[in-house]
Amino acid sequence: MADLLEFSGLALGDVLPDALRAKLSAAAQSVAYPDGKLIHRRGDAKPGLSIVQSGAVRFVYCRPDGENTTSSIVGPGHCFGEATLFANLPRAYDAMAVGPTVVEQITKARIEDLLVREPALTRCLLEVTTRRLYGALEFLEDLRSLPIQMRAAKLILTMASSSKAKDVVECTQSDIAFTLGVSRVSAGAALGALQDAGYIRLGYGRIEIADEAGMRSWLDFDERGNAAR
Amino acid sequence: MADLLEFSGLALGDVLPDALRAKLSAAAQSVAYPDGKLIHRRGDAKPGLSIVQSGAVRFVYCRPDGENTTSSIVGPGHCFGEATLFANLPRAYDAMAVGPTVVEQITKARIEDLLVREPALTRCLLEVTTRRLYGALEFLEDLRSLPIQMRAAKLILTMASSSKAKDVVECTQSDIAFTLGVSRVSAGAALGALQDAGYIRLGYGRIEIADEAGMRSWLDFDERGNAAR
DNA sequence: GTCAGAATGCCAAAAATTTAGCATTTGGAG
DNA sequence: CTCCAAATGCTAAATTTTTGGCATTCTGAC
Repeated sequence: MADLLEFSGLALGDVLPDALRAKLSAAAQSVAYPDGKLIHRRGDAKPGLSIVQSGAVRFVYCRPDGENTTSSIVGPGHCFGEATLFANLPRAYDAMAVGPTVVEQITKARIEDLLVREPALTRCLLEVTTRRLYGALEFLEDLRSLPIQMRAAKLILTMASSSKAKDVVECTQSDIAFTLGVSRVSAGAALGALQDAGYIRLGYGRIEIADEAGMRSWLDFDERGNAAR
Repeated sequence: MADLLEFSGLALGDVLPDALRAKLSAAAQSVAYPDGKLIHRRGDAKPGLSIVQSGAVRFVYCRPDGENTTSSIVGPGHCFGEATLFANLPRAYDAMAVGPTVVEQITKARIEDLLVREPALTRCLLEVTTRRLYGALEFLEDLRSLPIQMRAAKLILTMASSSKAKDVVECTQSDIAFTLGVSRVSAGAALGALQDAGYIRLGYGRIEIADEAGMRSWLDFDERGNAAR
């Protein structure tokens, strides 16, 4: 449930002009995947750009210890696979459908052709990628310098902003724990503290944001170094 | 000394055709900075693209606890400031010169003009940014799932590959500690273990790689889950 | 060559985190 | 409605990590 790639909030579909979007769709082949179906596997070399049309795609990372952990989930409008095109890298994650999902697949040949004929498309991809990069860098910075509780708060706010219901996050405490890089016990403790402070309400597989403004100002305040612990 | 932005290894200067490189230079204004001179401050909004011509640029992050820590250092050929252009973000870090440094500065107006006239430039920027993004994501994954010792090993290899002398890394253990997000004591212990294993030799402000092949195979072996602890 | 600042090495107590369980609650499947 | 798997809440011991300090070593400047 961790939105590593969605940190930016902005999807390719959001920055793409309608005309371009249409041309991309024309060059694409829509593929439907049932819930849980594997879209590609880590290490696959086949290049291409994919855009989520409906449903969602989960990126899974196989940890050394054998556990499968969700690294990211992206929804409609988001693209993936740029690294296979622009960095010549193999797929970094296993990708699988979350719920019935339709993905527009564009072959390398077609996308390269489009990129030449439509310079604006390259620009759109650059904007999305730049946002993702800076979102990831900021997350990295947080991961290394903020206490767990604050990281948890930031993560919840980020996840909430990129979900439908803006004040509810659908995820388990285990997901939070992994995204934060800590154990479930630690994550639970941090979330409990946030709940005690009145910022959130914990449910079963869900977290409600009870006082977004309060949580944000607490984060701002403490990040400036006051009462930093 | 942590090469967050240099993880890719590839600089803009490396992917840019000579002709384009020349046009960029023509549009740029070279600015010389003495050692330690501030180039821009976190939060600055003035947009523009910068390319390091000689010397190096250090990006500094002010931690909540007041400490200044180096987030990244980039050398000749590397660009920065894309986020101000393509994501409308303010500067994320303080930037300062490391040694006598010359930076080519290109205003937003000029770069936008160039981007329109030279579509290949956008593509080059996209390639560099994509590599950086996937480098950052991989680092993020490592940060959350690998034990300190392995993270340290990976970091040293990465840093070595993007420095002149391929088997020596010039950095303090404190730098390693921050990049890894741990205390100096923990970093020191991890480095000591790597040294005991014969993979590296610790010096004063420098780390020599004594057995790169051995370290790499140890990493590969353990990352596959064998003897993962 | 000397000196001062920086970096490293080391130590022990304190604090934080993980591990490994187990009991309880929840929500969905059948 | 019942049952089951999953998620949560909790605990205590074990481990890791940090903190704060201090001594030593190294390097570059003078």
